Amino acid sequence: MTTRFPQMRGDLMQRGVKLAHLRLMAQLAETNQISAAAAAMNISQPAASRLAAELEKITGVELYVRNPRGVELTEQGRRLAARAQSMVQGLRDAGRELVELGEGQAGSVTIGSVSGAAIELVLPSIKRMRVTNPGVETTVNVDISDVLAKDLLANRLDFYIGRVPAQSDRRLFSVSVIGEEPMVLVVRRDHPLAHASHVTLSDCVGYDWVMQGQGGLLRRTVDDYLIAQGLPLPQKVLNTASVLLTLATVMETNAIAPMARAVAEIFGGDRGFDGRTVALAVAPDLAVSPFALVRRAHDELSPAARTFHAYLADLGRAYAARLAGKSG
DNA sequence: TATCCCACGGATCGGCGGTT
DNA sequence: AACCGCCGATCCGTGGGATA
Repeated sequence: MTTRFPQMRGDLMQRGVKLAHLRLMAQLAETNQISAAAAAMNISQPAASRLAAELEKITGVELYVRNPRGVELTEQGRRLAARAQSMVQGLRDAGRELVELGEGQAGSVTIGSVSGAAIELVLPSIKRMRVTNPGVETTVNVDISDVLAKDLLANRLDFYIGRVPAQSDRRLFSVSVIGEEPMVLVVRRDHPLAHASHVTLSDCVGYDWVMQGQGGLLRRTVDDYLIAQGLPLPQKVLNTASVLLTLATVMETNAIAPMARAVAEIFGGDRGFDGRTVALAVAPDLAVSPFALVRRAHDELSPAARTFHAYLADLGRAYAARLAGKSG
């Protein structure tokens, strides 16, 4: 094989290679015929012939040899054609991806959630998304509402389930209220109060507590509840926002932790965990103020995020109805 | 508005293989 | 050997878009 163009050139884009050149190479690899490649590309045979000649001039490489019955790609031609086929396929894939993105079948959704709602609502919604939108990558950040609100306004979240912090400008948020988040007081399975015949809230106050620090919504709710019951506030409190540390402390010590009922049920064995903690039958009406689906007021959700949001709204309505049934 | 560039199609030519 | 058909290459004219 002889090389008509002795010098190899590097950056083909800079040398002026166009999509049409690559399409032609991809077709030539299939047909080994310029006229057939041209027909497949919906251009005339002379145009295709010119493209082929241009590409050889640009690359400085012999890409094909002429036969009486068509053309045969050289080793370099086959190599370039393989790349071209991959690029053409990539463009086809990109087109399909754009359609899927438009229909919410691809892309990613990042949402925030407070821990209770994450288990009650987000988990079932993720299961549903996996069935209806398997191409969508879902990320869930579990945190307290103050952090979630900041992340939402910084565009790090599509939306979140939680509350709008008191100090925030509410006009920045669009809020769909779901319902209250019932709370329970949790202790380890072998805690002295776990097996006592009659436990009251005042029995709990003397123990260590583990819960959110001062200023957190859950902490304020618990403090207000105890004050309303005419009880003193716990003297020894471990402050943490970590559910994991809270549970570890509860399981290893006699500490008492207020936590979302949904979280407590998981570790209490209601859903097949191992029942290493139990909820005390005190403070049955302890609940944090209603949580909601919160999004930026003036932004459109992406199609995938819209689907996820709709699923959560559905489950939120069912959740609110269940709560109303239990209290009524 | 004039000019340039680009893509395209039609016409034509030359090379080659198959058929008669 | 002559003819025919297929194929790629080239020339030329045309039309559309961008730009000065």
